[in-house]
Amino acid sequence: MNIIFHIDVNNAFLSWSAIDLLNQGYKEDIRLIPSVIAGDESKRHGIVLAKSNISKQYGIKTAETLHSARSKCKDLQVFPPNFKIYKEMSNKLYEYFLTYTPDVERYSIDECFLDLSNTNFLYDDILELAYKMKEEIKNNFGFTVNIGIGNNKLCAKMAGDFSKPDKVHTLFSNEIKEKMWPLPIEDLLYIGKSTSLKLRSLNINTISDLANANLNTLKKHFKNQTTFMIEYANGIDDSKVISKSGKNKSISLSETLEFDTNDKEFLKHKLLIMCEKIGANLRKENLYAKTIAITIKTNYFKNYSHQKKIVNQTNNTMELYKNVLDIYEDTIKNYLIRNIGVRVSDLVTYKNNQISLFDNNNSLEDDKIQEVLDNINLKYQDLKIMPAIFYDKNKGN
DNA sequence: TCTGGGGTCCTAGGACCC
DNA sequence: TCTGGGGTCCTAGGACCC
Repeated sequence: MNIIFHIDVNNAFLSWSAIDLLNQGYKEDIRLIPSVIAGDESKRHGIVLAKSNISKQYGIKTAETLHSARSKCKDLQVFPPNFKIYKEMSNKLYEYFLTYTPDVERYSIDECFLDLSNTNFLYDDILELAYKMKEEIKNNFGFTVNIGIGNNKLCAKMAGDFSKPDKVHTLFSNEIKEKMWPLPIEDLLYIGKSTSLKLRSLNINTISDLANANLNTLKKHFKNQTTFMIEYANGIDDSKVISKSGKNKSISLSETLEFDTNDKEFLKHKLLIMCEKIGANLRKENLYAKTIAITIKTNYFKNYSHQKKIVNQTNNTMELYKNVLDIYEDTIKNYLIRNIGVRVSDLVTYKNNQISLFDNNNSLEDDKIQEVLDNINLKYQDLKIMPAIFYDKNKGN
């Protein structure tokens, strides 16, 4: 029988910022007041990324606008995110998990799955272990977690969400009917807004309704997804805890601009900077991209993207940028751009050095220059040195 | 001062080949 | 002179997760 733990940090960004602020001598614990972590409204990044439990009581939700959050609680205190600290905290927690089992999967910055199947614990021991870990994390790191325990990843994750914060819950196979079936359909993992609307229109309102629904009837609406949906509703999931160190399948960067624009030079400059950052990331991981895409969101909040295969996979900034320029016009058209980004995918670990007969190809030389620049930037942090073309005379960066 | 950013996976439809 | 059909690759868009 498999034993899987799902462990996630309660109000992660807010808890972590609270600890960081206390360490810096800030006198208040922002977990104990109506507070949120959110981006800068003046840059149109004003979205709630995390909230304290008191903010939650005011009805404030993650991903809502600061404007809306303030309207629910006028004493709301807002703090900026600090992703450097978050990554450090996340890494510490991950290292701690590894002291219990090598089978740890990082599901997100604040969530991991642990496979404890091979540890030969009895039921009581498993619960005891979960409580022990929960207390150790609280005492050693200063923040609380929820631990969900199940016989597979789905059940562990569902259990972790039952009630928060600072809780241990189980959802073993024999508890599914009692603990999971009564829940509204939206609570099931992978049933989002769009799917739940369709399900409710078919009079499927609880997880139990879905678990007992007729496969063939639902297939007309959900095609190949149907089997998965019904299996999940029955607590069936045989995906493995994958403890890979995690090579990404894609890497992307995007930015919501301070104003909507179709200024070509401005947008191209943004794309160039993104190619450099993504390129540096690829080079650090020893990866090469075979596909590159531009993604945009227009002033009407419509998303579009265009992609292209790169003839010779690359992680060279100017090569990436050259390919981006090839799809620039087709993507941007005459839209007013609110958000723009670059995504690379089809990542491989080897370089294809096929040099075209007709190309005046100096990419090998480029790569050497690139490596020198990367090493300097690594030493002095973040894009200190870059080709002159990166310099935006209007903005001085 | 209304609506972020980074991912994964799936599907429909077109191009192309035999 | 009616316009098959299977397979593969590729792209755009959407749904979902945190």
